[in-house]
Amino acid sequence: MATEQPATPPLSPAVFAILLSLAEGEKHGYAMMKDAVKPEFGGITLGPGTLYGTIDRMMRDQLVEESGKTDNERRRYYRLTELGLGALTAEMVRLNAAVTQGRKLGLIETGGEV
Amino acid sequence: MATEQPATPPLSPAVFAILLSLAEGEKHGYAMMKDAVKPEFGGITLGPGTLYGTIDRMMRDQLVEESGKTDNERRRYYRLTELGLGALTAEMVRLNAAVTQGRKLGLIETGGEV
DNA sequence: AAATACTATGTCCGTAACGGATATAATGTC
DNA sequence: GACATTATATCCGTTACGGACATAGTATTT
Repeated sequence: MATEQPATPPLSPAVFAILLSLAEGEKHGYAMMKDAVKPEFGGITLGPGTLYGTIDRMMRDQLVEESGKTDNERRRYYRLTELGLGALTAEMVRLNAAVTQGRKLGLIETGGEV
Repeated sequence: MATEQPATPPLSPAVFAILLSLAEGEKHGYAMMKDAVKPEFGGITLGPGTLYGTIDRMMRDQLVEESGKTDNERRRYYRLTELGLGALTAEMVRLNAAVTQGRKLGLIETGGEV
């Protein structure tokens, strides 16, 4: 038994990038947009349509929630929910298995990480 | 020239699973379907609609090609193209960066891979 | 102080992917 | 001979994606 399939379908790149960005702490949309292009967050371009549309869906799915922080009038801060953190963790485990397989097949360097 | 940035946007889970499955060698659709549910290939469910629709798109995009192997009348074998291998490798590098970040944030175990 | 760039969020909407349902047929099994 | 499995294929509704556009406040530049 153990490792039961978490019934969580794979996350889209946009959802994944946002979750990973928020794993560092609460952020506002624009900050996530800036994060997303960095390689460590997936290196993807998050246009406003994708960003805010995805945030709405993630709010609906309870992956993120507004933190209520009122740093700046124009910023809306978001944070991970427990569900969101769980989804991110599950996805990380999933991706790690695939990356390990990639390493095994010689697609990427062995032993340069950690 | 050599490894130019392939401007390849992130791959969908289905495309990724198929490429990774084919990285082991030529396979037919049904075999990929079986592979995909295994954790090392991403652990996703590939229904026939997704599978064959995705293969068509990948053929169109020159990520895979038919190998012509006539093992069994009913099977159609596919293999990676150079473009497909490149896309898979780029995606692996991309995902590895994200997984490394996940490790850094304590989302997954440190040092259990390789 | 006017102009410009950047920050920050938001909506619109066409294109494309996803994926379950269904169909077909051959082979293997009981 | 009936049923499950292998293997491929198409249909089609739902959803996500993502560029373009809109709005407005702030910061910078000249």
